[in-house]
Amino acid sequence: MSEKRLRQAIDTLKESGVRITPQRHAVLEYLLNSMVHPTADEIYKALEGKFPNMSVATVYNNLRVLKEIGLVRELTYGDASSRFDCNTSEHYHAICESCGKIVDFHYPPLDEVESLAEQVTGFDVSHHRMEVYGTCEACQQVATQKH
Amino acid sequence: MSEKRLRQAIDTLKESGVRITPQRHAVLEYLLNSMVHPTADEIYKALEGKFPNMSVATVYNNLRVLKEIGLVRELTYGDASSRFDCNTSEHYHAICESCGKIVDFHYPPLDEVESLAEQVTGFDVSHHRMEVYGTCEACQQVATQKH
DNA sequence: ATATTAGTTATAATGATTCTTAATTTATAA
DNA sequence: TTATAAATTAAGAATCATTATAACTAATAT
Repeated sequence: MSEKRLRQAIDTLKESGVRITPQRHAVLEYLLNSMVHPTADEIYKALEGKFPNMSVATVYNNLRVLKEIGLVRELTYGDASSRFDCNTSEHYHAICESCGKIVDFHYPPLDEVESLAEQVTGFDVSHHRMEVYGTCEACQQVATQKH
Repeated sequence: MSEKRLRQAIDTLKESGVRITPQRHAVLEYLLNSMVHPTADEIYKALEGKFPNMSVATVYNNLRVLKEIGLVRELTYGDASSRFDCNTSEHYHAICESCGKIVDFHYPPLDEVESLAEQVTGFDVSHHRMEVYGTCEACQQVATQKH
């Protein structure tokens, strides 16, 4: 299933002239198979078994490389670590303000917002980010139980 | 001009039972008069002259209080410090990927995105955030000069 | 007046991320 | 092949924004 996406991603790496080291391959594969937009530390801990000598810096290095090529996007939040998203298809996020969980959802891309912003601000716009904040179902139930 | 906004904000503070200390007043006033969404450190430095003994923690404390009351919103970004936004009217941001500048722009509130997200994800949605990334006019010119 | 609470200050602690250096691996050229 | 250069990694130190702690001060309430 995700084999195809992995092959495509590796092709992109090759085209960009970036070496495919075992660590880099592992980070990429983990991200592609993860549904939860993991943090750098989560990736690090997940790969510890396979690469006992790998350092956190390597995870960050590779995330930066993958970001530069456009295979990965970084999502930043107020108090917590960045999360990394390998889903290249256009999508938006719903973020639980209680537990931090991120859920993808799809919506017709808001291209007209980008063009309006270009007109109004004079920016040369490359992309946009749209996130909806609230309480996920699980946390809603916890809140109800408290009463 | 912004006198009215300041008075309204102070009323909100009073209603919330929060004391209006000189430091808190100064942070609020500075934010209201700023157009650039300053960082905590920028606020701290700007108020150093008036309050030589003020500590950074006080700035953070007050920003947290103002956030809790809903007078201020925190904007977070990947590599940089959070920025604080006192503009309570619904608006979106254009962010320059080169110099970090943030420019406000207006667009009809995307309420339908929130309701779609509620349906699809089961979240209880409270608000959304929408940002457009690109290169501001000034940085576009710098880029052209390089050639 | 006195007790209680909130706010401030100063500084230490935390925690995510980046930097530095040396070692190691991989690619390229002779 | 072998030599050389370039990229990557590992380890740990350094940085920097933010938060926590403890002592002190000011405001408020009884």
